Amino acid sequence: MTDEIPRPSDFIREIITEDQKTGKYEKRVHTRFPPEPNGYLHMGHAKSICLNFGIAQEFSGRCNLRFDDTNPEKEEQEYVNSIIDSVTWLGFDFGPEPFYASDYFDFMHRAAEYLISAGNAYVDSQSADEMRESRGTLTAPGKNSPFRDRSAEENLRLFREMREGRHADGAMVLRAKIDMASPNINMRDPAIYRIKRAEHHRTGDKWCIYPMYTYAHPIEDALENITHSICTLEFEDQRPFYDWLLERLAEGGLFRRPLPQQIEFARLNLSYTVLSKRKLIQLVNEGYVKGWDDPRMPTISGIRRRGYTPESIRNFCERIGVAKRDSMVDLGLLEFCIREDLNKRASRIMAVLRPLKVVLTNYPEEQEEVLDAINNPEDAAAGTRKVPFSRVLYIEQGDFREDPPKQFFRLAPGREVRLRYAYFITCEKVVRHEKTGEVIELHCSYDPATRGGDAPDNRKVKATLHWVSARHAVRAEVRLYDTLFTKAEPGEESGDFRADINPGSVEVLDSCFVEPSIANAGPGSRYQFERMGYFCVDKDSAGDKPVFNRTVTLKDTWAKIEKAKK
RNA sequence: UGGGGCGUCGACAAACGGCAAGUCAGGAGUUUUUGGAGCUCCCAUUUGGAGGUUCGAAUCCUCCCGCCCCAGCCA
Repeated sequence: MTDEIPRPSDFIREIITEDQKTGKYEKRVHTRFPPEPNGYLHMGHAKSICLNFGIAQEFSGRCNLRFDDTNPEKEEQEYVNSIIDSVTWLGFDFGPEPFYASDYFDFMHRAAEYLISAGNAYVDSQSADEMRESRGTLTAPGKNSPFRDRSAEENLRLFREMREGRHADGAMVLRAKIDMASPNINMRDPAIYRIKRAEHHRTGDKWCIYPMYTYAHPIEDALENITHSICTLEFEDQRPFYDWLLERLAEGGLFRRPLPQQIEFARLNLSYTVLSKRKLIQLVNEGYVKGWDDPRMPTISGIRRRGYTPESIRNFCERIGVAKRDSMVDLGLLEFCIREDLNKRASRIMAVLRPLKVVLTNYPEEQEEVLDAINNPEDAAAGTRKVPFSRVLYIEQGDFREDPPKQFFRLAPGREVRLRYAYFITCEKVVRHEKTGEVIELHCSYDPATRGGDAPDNRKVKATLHWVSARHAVRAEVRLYDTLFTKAEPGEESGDFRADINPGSVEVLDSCFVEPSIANAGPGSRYQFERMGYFCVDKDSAGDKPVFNRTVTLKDTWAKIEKAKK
């Protein structure tokens, strides 16, 4: 072992390491995660949370959770609560209280007045349409507003009137006075305050003017002494304004240098899903899912209900890296992360999802046995448990084939297989439904000498099946989830992501049977159903009927072989 | 066609002028009382393209091509 300092793992940590070296911020590192409370957090936010809080931890700094609540029309307390819940669940500590942009409204207002007095902002009485027209286009410069040269006194008076509610919504806005001919459209006198008579979830009706994100965000950062303000790529063009504003305010003595710096990285895209609040809210409102925490949603609350662990998500965020290149991460990587985690931690259990009745014809009618089963072969400390066995069992329908294809190793007429932790059984007879001809029951014989699953004569079988004793099993509902979309990039072809919604994204199985040992497991408990996948207890569980969500399947080589044959 | 970014394996992503890491996916084998897990091996003679500089280029220069973002009183 050497105590060599590892190379920073991404360009942002590289910048910070450099700043530490030069003492730019006196070795201080302070980041922030600034969601707008207008929706639930999703995996894209998880990436940002892990980045911001992760950096703070690594550099012995701090990270603020800050609600960017500058647009009361879209924001709600419910979202604030869910965001706090998600950040906490992910395992990050934001201190005793979160921060709110709305707590800075007074300061922002004063700063705006300062800007006006310094000749750096003016009240524009043009309509929104007029402003759009005079802004110019991507290739043509904009034109100055006829109101651009109002005196500071008049601007101050008008701005006060705006605040006092003497003007209608939209009648005028406060604009930064920069350069209407700038090649960067964001520098063409951006609006920084608008009139909006809306009840704010925290400030109520105190204000009828609200700051724009562009203006508010740099101030929030500076007020909180943020050193590195990390955001996504689409804000890159905004950086000149971020710096312009803070410089002007520093000149006026409202802030001290060094000022925070904005750094942009590429947002997360995940295949077979959508990560945009607009689309997610649409899925909820239009009823494509059953709420923000529907286990098919890529929201943190959804994925949590699905059975993912915070550790697996943090690990995922570490593996995907941070860069500036637009990318599409393979859903398979997320699945790998949760399998990897649950493989080490989840107790194994036997559960039959699609039951096929098996009668052991040579097993005494009234006999019962209790067999020992290993809870987790990856973790000896997890111990063992008792599993009841009897004459009538259920096995998985998919584990029997009357006419087994080439590589099918499981049960078939005349074939012997092992029942996990129990006995070798041989299929003697197939019972069919008299009308449909469907296989409804199997008559098998068991070999008493193979108790526990080993044959004294060293006889081998090619398959081991999971099973459940009919008499002892607990009936359960199991919800099998698949991707919400059928295309890796929903909407890529049609332009409407809803066109690619997967009609089979959930399958509810209501006559499943699970081992009695987990009948009373509490919501959130995670298990591996042997050979089937990882499952967790859903909050919909009722006392007499547990409900399980399938978190993810196990890797399934046989399924792959079958799929390849088609 | 203004401005700002970005192009390295199927997907992520290192490499900071010295001879293309790692991970997921995929493939082969081994092992196995989960067709799980584990273990072993394979998987970019080449970095969007073309020139140039250099003993040496993914890294520097020039030109070209492609993709993303910006014309909200959203964030």
